[in-house]
Amino acid sequence: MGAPLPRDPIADAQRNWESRGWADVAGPMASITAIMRTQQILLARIEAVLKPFGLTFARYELLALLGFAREAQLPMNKASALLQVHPTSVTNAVDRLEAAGLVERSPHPTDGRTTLVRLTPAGRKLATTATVELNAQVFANSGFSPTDVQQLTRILADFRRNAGDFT
Amino acid sequence: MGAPLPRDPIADAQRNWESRGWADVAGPMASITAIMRTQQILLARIEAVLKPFGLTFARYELLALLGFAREAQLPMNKASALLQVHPTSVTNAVDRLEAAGLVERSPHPTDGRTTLVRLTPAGRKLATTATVELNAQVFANSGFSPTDVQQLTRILADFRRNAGDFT
DNA sequence: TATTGTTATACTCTATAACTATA
DNA sequence: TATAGTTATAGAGTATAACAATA
Repeated sequence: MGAPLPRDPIADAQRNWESRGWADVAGPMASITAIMRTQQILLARIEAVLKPFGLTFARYELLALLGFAREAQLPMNKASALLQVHPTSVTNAVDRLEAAGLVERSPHPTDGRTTLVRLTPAGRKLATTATVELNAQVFANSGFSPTDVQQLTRILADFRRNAGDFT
Repeated sequence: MGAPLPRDPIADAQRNWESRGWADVAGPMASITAIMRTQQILLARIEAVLKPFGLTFARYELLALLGFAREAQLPMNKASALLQVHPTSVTNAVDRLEAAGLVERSPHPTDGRTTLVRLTPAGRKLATTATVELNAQVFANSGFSPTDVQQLTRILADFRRNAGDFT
């Protein structure tokens, strides 16, 4: 989205915070801002890979989740909980994926309230193909060293646990 | 958005990747997925703080950027470059902030093509107030230890530099 | 010709509230 | 009463393309 800047804008922001008397929170501010920007870069890379398959990241995540579920199916609310997204987001994603022939809805055999989502054969195939591409084009050259990966995983797992994502 | 899960869904995904023969990229996949989720959690916290002020994160970032600029003003394309967002996003943000009386557009004195954006007194005041709130409610208890902050800052700066954000 | 900015358009994801059906 | 899911509605950010004005 343009040429590289001559200076790191986030490091500049950190210095600005310090000069305003907010030195005590300048470090966390910079870390958090950097996470926001990093997510933006990574999401753009991921969506570029998925676009030829007609998938967004949210829809890919649902396909991938189903690909690892028993019988390739899950109740809607389970998918919502595991993907940490709002139920309406799952409804929306399933609507699109179903229209594309990648998943199917079916009634739960014993609980009439719940709807099951299941991969179709086409959905299973696409999930694998898209994952192989993401592995090759994004994850294999992530921009993080093996040490970085270890540290990130530990730091972010602590954060997510502390935020109430899991116990 | 629900009770904590009994297990870390990202650690589970990593194990699934390993069991599928993708062990070589399972680590980076997990790190990247964790970044996406962490961003989501942090953005929700930030927007909750900003909502009473009628600000979104994107609009707050523009106000904060202007607050540190000389004369509290910048050309539109400078703001776009520094915030790393699309020009249309800046146009949109400035439209809303201008309607709220927080910024003003003015013509550039020597280059007739460029538009300057400048904080109004109300905008400057709100930028400070909102920052103080973010500092107190989000950054002061970020969920990252001082060591985490140092490591994150280093890892993510390397990543962003490598991604072409700055030199 | 290249750059700056706006407009129009379209497509995401997200969230709230209201509603139906079932447990 | 509580839960599961859908629908309607609204709002957010993002991107592309076309365009006007200026350098």
